[in-house]
Amino acid sequence: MLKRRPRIVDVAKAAGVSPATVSNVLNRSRHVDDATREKVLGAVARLGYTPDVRAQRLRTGRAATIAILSSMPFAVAAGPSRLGFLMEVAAAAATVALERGVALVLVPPVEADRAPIEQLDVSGVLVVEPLADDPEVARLRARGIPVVSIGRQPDAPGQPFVDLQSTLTAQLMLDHLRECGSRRTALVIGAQPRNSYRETEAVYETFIRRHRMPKRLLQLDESAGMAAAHAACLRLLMEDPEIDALCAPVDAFATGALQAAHELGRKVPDDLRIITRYDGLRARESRPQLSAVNLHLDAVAAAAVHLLIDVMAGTTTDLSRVGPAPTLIARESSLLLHA
Amino acid sequence: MLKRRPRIVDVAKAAGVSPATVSNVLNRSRHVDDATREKVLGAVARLGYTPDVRAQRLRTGRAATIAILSSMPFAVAAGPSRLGFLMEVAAAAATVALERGVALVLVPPVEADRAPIEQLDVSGVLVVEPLADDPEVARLRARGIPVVSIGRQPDAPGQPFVDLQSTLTAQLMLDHLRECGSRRTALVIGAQPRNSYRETEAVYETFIRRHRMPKRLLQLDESAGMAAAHAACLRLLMEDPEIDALCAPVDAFATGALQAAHELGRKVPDDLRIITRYDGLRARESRPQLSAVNLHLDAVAAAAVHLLIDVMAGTTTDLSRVGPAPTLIARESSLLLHA
DNA sequence: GAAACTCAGTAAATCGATTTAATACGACAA
DNA sequence: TTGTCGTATTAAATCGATTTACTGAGTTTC
Repeated sequence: MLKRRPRIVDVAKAAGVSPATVSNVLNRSRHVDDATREKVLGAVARLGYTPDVRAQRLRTGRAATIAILSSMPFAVAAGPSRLGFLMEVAAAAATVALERGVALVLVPPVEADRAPIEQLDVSGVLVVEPLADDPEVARLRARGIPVVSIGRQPDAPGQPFVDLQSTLTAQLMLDHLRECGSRRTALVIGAQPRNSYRETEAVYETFIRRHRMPKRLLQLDESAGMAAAHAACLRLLMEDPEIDALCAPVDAFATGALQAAHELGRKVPDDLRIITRYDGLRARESRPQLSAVNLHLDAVAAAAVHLLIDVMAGTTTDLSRVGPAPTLIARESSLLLHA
Repeated sequence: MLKRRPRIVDVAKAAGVSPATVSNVLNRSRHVDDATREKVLGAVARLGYTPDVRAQRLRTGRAATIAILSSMPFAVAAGPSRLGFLMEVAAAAATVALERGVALVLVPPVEADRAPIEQLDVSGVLVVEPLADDPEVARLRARGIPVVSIGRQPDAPGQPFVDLQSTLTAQLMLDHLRECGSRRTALVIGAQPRNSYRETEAVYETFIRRHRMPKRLLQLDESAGMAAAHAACLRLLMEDPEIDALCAPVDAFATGALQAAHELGRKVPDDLRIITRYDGLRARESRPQLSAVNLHLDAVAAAAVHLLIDVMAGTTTDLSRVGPAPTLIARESSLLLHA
């Protein structure tokens, strides 16, 4: 009853032509006489033929599959219920990818020494905020697999990326804190070589210079997550009680800071304003809710997928794209007190 | 400089053996003399050979790829607005899958007439809470592709699934409401033929019989979401003001109910207790926060992946698995008033 | 000492498509 | 008539692995 699915030769036989002709009809690669085309298409429909993807891939070398890779340590990327930045990007990317006839595979971070991506049959990879020296990315590039990063990779000129607009984002956060009354703003970022940290730090430098603030900068290990931020912020706030605002782009750091503030009896936002970047579960669930930035990740993800597919096809020369400008989401943690 | 990646024949040549032997060494498919094995492994390491996945797949017919299928766009399931069930499952599934050497691809629905999954090279599919008559699932099964559902598919006996334990979950929710003082509990579920609704309704029936409550059941169209629940609950609560608790497993329905309660001036939890099932962003973000159930989705997802891989390999006879029992998460929306 | 059996290894077939190189057939020009 | 060019089609090579069937060489059995 359930006979094996038809192969291209079966279609060819049924249509009275050669396999090559069938292939030509299906791929529009050569001109085929209208009459023959009809015969072929008829046979295809009749037999319910669909080409074997595996054979196509071996022959053409194309995979019609891209991967999204997370380089972040689990504690940060995966968060309380494992959702977040990465999954949000992945979700949007999956949809756009499929619309363009490409499947998206999810590659979560793994402990393994050997990159699992070697086992994967992908012809392009999306990476979220890669480190300057990300070995995974290096390996992929060495293998000739196109990589598009969401957020520029530091020290990797000429590599395609979608701009996360961290300079603008930093500006937005710092200016907002100042508008909310902050006169001494501290910055809490990660120590890893990520582009967003660099841009943010640069903006912070000019910000404090212009407003004649002392530099209060914490660079923490991402992988230590919330706990590290908690400890470091406790110390910082005790050392310098004049600090009246914290800009902590990493949401895990922001919640750590929030906890420190609570323990020191400093009211948020009255005594201390806090703002973070990614508007995820953490930002919304904390009490008070954290002000954040809408990065328009769906649009960013879409742009990244399009860029990657274009790069794979070699049909583009512009190697960077930009999504919509980030916008501020003001919440309780940084409310304007005297309106 | 950048020479093509080595093929199996290159390794064979370098090791002074035949391609078949190299294959045997790499796949442990036949016994190979220790000395030769060493030679081969040496050559493999020296050349940095990794087998071409595409060729392997064509030859073996296996894909080492599974898909998670969503009947709603991932962008809707995710997004900052409602990071959800599906993405949580996807994230956990991806991790487990990768540990077992299998890639997970995200497959959102598309408008196209041709199912995109046809284009995909997957050897198994995960589906979350499928409807009784899900056409996509039917098509996959017809093509002989193993499908494992998370939550049993109604009217599909003999099909592999991981139990979501909806009966237990319903029990948990209803009993909790009663313990919190409810004497007239209403149930709000979806109208679609989903197993969890059926089980929940059954539990509700015996629950009201035992406690001699009147039946207050709302069956709403899922796709109308929060708005539908809002409207329906307004009406229900006005018709019967004695109702003092709502069990609304679908989180969108629960927030709709919450809104209705607010508008009617009914204090939650004092006048009205509300509980929902999935502990996602919605439950945590609403004011007051919603009591919910921890479904242990990470464990459930892991079980599903393992089951699917086992079914694909034909190495299992038990077609259903169970994760850890669901546990209650009591929050403000159903606090015990008189402790 | 021949038949039967292992054991390690290899030549060649195979998976199912795409693509290159070749062919057959007209039309047209010289 | 012959040669050239163009068009529609096809035979055969190709992608890179796995697997089947076979070959010798060495052992065991009667």
